[in-house]
Amino acid sequence: MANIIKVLKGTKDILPQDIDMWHLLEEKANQVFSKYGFKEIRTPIIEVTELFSRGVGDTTDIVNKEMYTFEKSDRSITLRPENTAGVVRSYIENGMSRLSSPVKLWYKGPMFRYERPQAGRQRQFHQVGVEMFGIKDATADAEVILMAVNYLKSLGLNDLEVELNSLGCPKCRDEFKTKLKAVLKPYFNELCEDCQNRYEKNPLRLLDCKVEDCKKIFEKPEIQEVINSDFICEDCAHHYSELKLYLDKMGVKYNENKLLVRGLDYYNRTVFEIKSNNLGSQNAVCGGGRYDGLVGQLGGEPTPAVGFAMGMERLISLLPAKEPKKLDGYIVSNYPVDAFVLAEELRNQGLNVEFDLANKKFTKQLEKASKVAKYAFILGEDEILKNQVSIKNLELGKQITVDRANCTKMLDF
RNA sequence: GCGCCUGUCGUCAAGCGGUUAAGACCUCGGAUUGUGGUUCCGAUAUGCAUGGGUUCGAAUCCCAUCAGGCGCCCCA
Repeated sequence: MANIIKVLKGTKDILPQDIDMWHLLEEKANQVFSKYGFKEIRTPIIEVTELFSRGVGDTTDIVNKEMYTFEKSDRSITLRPENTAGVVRSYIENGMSRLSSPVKLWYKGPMFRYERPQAGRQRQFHQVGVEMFGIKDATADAEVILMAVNYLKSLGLNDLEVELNSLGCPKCRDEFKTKLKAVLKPYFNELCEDCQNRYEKNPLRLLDCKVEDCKKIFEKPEIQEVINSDFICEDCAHHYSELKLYLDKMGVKYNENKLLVRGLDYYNRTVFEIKSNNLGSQNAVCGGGRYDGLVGQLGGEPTPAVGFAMGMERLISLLPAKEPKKLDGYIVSNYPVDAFVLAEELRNQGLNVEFDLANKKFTKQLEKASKVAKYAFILGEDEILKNQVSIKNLELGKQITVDRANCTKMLDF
């Protein structure tokens, strides 16, 4: 055992016993998102590095220190750390702005971020997400949030908390940043190291610092006043109140959280997050918002857009484990040829069926059947002679013998 | 990148300086020669992540390395 090769740190096999959960998430995504007119898109896992440095933002941690980047024939290539940039790239490159708007897309797949793994965080992880292009109205934000909530509900996740905030547009946000920096300036030396960095790099992110001393500083009245002030401009405020109106009408409950800041640079106006208390410290299952500037920034016609992404591993960890599916039938017989033929007959009729490829003893076969299947199809000398098969319901212990021709019709006893 | 914790069979584990290194589950074989999931037997770690020490003696103590987990940062 000394030299076996192991999975890379922060990556995991999705094993057969867990695959049903993944199928469920994917099927529900398709079902729910389709109801709202979203279509699936699959973009490559590798992209040109510049897509992310330009799209996600140079100052973000994702781009700064978490990307898997390598050189190949004079190109810098990166494993996607998220999929919004890729979808936007595809939207522009394939001329989707000429389609009648909105363009509604959803995706699922692996993402890669070089971080220290911990609960709810891996280096390769999976996201389902959606992007909607072409609508600046708050209806789009509302539809996307409603859809996220409904997707979670379809999985049985009813009691998650939606947090909502508006970051304003670049103009009012800059004003806010300036104000915030001004009030914080006297306390600069008391802030933690990280906050001192954020002060320059991205003051908005100061707001979700978890260090107690910093929190205390933020509680000072003059700072609270700035944080709680409605800094956003009239248009942004209008957009935000429209959104809340729609959400109220649609019965989506949310908490306003002025401290909510998404880490990616491209967001403006609406940002939201959906959290669970049962996840450890990485408690967000969904994060999203509006990014009206991104399409333009990546070279397309300026196009408003909203979207979200959910962490599939995190979702699965919230869901109750599923019993693995049983086979419909297992054939118990010491006549391998007949067993083989019967198995294939049953498969052709749509059942999932196995038989004992090693022709073990009768009792062993039956024991196996009881573990893996709902019904045992018993095929002994008597049955073969009479062209019959005995079917045993392995949960109830009942058994009947029927003609082979119509044995699948008898499966509801 | 930084902090804390952990590393004994496929899995869950007992063991806390002297044991033939428990036990359970899973798997496999046998008892019951066509009726199981109950029962009964039996098989499965010369080895306790790896490498060094300390000791008469180490899975048990120390150091290093590696791996895993959790937390910070950040995020889904």
